[in-house]
Amino acid sequence: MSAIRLLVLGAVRQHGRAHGYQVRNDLEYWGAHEWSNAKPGSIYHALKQMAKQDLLHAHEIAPSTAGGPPRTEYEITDRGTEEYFRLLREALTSYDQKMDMKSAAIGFIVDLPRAEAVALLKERTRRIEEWRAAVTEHYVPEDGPEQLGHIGEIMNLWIHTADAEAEWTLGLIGRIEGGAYTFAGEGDPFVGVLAEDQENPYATADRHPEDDR
Amino acid sequence: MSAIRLLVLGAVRQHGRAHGYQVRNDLEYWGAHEWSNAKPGSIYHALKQMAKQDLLHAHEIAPSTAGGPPRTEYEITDRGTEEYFRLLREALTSYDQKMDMKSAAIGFIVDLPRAEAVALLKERTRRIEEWRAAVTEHYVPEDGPEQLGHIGEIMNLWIHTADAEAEWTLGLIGRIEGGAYTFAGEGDPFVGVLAEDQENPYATADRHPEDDR
DNA sequence: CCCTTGCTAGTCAAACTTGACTACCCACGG
DNA sequence: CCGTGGGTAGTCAAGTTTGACTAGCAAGGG
Repeated sequence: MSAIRLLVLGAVRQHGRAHGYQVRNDLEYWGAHEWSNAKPGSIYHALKQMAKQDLLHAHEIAPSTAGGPPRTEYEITDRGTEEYFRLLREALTSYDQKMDMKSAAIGFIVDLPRAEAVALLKERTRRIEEWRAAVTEHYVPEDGPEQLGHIGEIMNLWIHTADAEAEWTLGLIGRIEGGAYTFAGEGDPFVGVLAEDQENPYATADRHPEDDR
Repeated sequence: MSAIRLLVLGAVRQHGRAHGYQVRNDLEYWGAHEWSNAKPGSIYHALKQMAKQDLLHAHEIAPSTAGGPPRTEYEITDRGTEEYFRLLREALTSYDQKMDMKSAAIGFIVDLPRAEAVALLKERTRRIEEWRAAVTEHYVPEDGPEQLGHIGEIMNLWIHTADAEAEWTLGLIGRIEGGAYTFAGEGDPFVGVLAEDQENPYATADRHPEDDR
């Protein structure tokens, strides 16, 4: 699965109540259109789908400024909140190598209590180690790794990537245990969405780092 | 885009002529169902789509053993070969952080001449550096990185990942320049597909490393 | 001889993603 | 006062992905 549901649930949740364009705007503010599949179509689709699944509640809004397309405001339900935390915990613990999930998970990590965040990240390192062991054990033929030829470079890449990520995760655990950032229940949360009247500094940036992907 | 087209084109190309099930079997042999979206539906869809786009040529085969579903054999066209190398070169040079593309690209890298492979990988490191510079420059607010709060950890992850990959790429360049592996035009190519009568050692493996993704 | 199991080969509906497009409104220059 | 550029809010068709399902045949056990 992609990160779109997590991102949309997280955005709606932070607003309390939001219509599609607001969510879309938040995700753009977060730069999510650069590192995830957060395009208009996907966002509106996810909203409708999750409303159908009772994760969001849709309020039909009569267009106050007569005319314009029919707007719908969404509110997260209890089941939606449950699903949100389920997705967030899964994204934090599972080693799936997808940047969009990782980035979204870190963005929302402060919605969890500090102790749980640390525990989940430790579980993550455990899974990375497990995966690493499985690769080395499972994909090396009996006659030694030379038999793989250049295919061995793929495992090499996987191991290298896994090690780099384990290292980064340990660093993050250290910083969180050292008291960095503000987690759930620790006072004023980090402001992650745009206020009504606030302009989006990233909305029309002429150059973004991932343009050459 | 996903790696499915590259994988399917590469598989058909190595066979000369293949029907869907053969391609599917190769990809399973390569473990591609583990690290990419190489599921039956995707494979057959890609074959049909690329046949429609004249990248593959479809031969309708009258079912020799009367009955059974209608089989179609595919052969790569000139345009398909062009597209194959275009996709391969792009996968090797562009920094897009997707494991499936990277793994597929390395699997097929020996289809290129050695010198070109090295050149493409060097271009890749250049792009990684460029991306790294763009991230550090673009996403750090004027008041210093502390303003980002935990969001700064996302950039931290990106930078860490980019550095790890640059390092791995440099290592690979070194090994290739040092004479490792057998590239296009250097004699017997590495055998990457299953022969007709060969059994697939990975087909029914009871445990695979990515099962807990 | 029949029946289950497994392999070969592939289809299908439902969900998701993409990129382009629509429609309305407002501000502002000429 | 007119049109045009930009912001707001969202739709749509086409393409892609997923996971479950179908259907024929062969081997082998009871």
